[in-house]
Amino acid sequence: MTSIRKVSAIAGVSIATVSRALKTPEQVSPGTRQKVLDAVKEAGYRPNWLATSVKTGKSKSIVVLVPNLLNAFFQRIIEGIESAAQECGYTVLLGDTQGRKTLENEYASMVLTSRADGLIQLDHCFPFSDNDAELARSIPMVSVGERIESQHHYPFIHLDNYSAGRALAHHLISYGHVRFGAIAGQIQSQIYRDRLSGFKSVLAEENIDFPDSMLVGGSYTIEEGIRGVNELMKHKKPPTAIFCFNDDIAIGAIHQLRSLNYKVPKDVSVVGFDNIRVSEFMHPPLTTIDQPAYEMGVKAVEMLYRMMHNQELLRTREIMPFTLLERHSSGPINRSTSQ
Amino acid sequence: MTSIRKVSAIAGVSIATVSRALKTPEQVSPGTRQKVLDAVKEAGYRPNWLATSVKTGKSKSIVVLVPNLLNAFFQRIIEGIESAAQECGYTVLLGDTQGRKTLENEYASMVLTSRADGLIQLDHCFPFSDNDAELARSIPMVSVGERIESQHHYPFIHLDNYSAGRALAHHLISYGHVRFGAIAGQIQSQIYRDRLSGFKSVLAEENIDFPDSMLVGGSYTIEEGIRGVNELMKHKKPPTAIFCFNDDIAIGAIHQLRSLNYKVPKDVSVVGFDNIRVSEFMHPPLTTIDQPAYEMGVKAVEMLYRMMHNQELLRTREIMPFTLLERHSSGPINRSTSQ
DNA sequence: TATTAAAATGTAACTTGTTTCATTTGGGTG
DNA sequence: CACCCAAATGAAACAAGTTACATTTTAATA
Repeated sequence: MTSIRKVSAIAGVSIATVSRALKTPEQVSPGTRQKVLDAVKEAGYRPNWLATSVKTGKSKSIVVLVPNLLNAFFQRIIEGIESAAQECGYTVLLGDTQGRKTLENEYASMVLTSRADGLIQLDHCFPFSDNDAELARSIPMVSVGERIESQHHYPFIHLDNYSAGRALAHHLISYGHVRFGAIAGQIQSQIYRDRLSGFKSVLAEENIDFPDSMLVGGSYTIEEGIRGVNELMKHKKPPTAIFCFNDDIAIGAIHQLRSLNYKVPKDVSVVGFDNIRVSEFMHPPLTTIDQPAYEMGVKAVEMLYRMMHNQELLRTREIMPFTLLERHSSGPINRSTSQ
Repeated sequence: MTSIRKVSAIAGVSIATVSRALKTPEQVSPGTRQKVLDAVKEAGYRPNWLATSVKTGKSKSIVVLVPNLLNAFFQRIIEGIESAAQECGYTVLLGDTQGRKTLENEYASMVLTSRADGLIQLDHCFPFSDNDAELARSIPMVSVGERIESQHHYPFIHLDNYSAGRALAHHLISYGHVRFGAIAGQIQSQIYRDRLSGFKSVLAEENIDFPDSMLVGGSYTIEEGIRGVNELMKHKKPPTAIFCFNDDIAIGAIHQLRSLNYKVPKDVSVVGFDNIRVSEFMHPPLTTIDQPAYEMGVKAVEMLYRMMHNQELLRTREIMPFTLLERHSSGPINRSTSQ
């Protein structure tokens, strides 16, 4: 690797002048500037990014913790993050944690070792190891989708999950459904509580019973959708409408309903959440909640930027709007088969 | 940020000893080691990763250029890369290029500025800008899926796309099909040429005509599948079997065939490529080629590792095996409707 | 107890750029 | 031509580690 000293030797100037010619060209006379530029080209010089960062103390990078890169919803958020980060001169380091605590700890600690200046968490847990917890106190961090559990002072951006749950319930009730099932994703998260309580609140208002046995699930995967349907449809009076906590679950659910010879939506209505890319192209196309994932990513970077530059945050919590997309996986109850 | 000097002050030893106590503890007496460890804890010290890297001249990172993070096939490769990289102590920097040249240049140049020690390219183009091309000559780089165009000295890992194309053709011919269509992804890539010529070679052997008008496409997207079907089914004698160059295209194709009131596979058989996650859960489940994407990622890291450590490569080209998964989007020709 | 090799530790140089402070150069004015 | 301020440049300190080399300490042997 050619260094700045080599360039300075070729150009016949000091290393300080080379540095200035590249970083603050207006501080250098046109003649020297040209000499330096020529020398740079001749030497094939590229400044060592590490050296610059170690001197300035800023890595100009942010690390993003993603529980699962396969999740199409997260991908949209990431796109938003990357585009916004680039806008303000930051590089994004993607940490695919695969839900593993050790991996998460490791990526998070990048922010403690000057490898990154800030952190965006897409999961709901506090990403630092117990060892690092103390140090991490004052780190710039924002979370998207979920609120950092037991560390409520970190700013976060999320959907109005409660209202979305209500919207889905209203949608299904308007089709005449009265027997509901739900397949949840990760339990013990704010998202879970909000979506569920929103959904339940409407049922309660309408005096519709929703026994605990009709709530199953545990992870945001296709497999969970399959398992969930198997469980729900075992009941003597199975649900005629199923609320899946994300589109992956819904895809699995619809697949399994078909395997069990139920027609969707004729026999069972299914609704999802997130509006991932394929939802629209499934058969039937999925009724779901569209989240402004991209915008959420952008917002996250904006907030993080302010934190990294010690600027005051306007607010520590950002609630984003959603849209209910009524497609064809939900429909009117089939009075003949729903006894 | 607390530095190593602070720790050395607390522990009452030199900074060299602190460094040794942490990096090569066997070189330090147990007593001092403990003193240092205590001081580290007291100071809340984490070594500055940038400083370490700048001194050792190694970032222990590799950058991966992904044309499109949304592509489920790439994701599998990335998983393999990340797992293998972690194994040998490297961090993965994901660069989502979104097919944009400037972004690609920027991420690629990380390897020229000591931000990364090596590069894995998932696209087929030479990722450096013209300016950097010279410097990039001897950079550790391997490509997965595609061969770096016009720079054939870089090692690469790919599928036997030619044979896979043949396998799909045989599969469809065995069902009695004789009128074929194909919806390609990115033209002008080795993958395109290999899959197509493999497919065509079988048709030629069987004296089946495959006019140019039956080959459409241009990108690996759902939308391309939709467009492609619209185009192909316009013909007086439309195909009864369509070879989609990846699963996304196939998803779009099936969706659009259904919109045009064709039954899959009764009226038209559709085959895909890649075996992404949802393929299995589509309706009908997709007949496709399974690529060992994860293993390809692992292999890529292995090769890159050798290059980064100046070890001889066993071979500069790695061909991976595939599996034809016969599911339900392909089936026997329907003699009554295929006139 | 003296000798000596091995182990432990410290000093200072080194990695590469940036930046402060001092010095030199340049051009305009009196 | 001397003077002065500003612009341009250089020397050296700095960021935060690692490491070669020198020095001190320890422990074992004679």
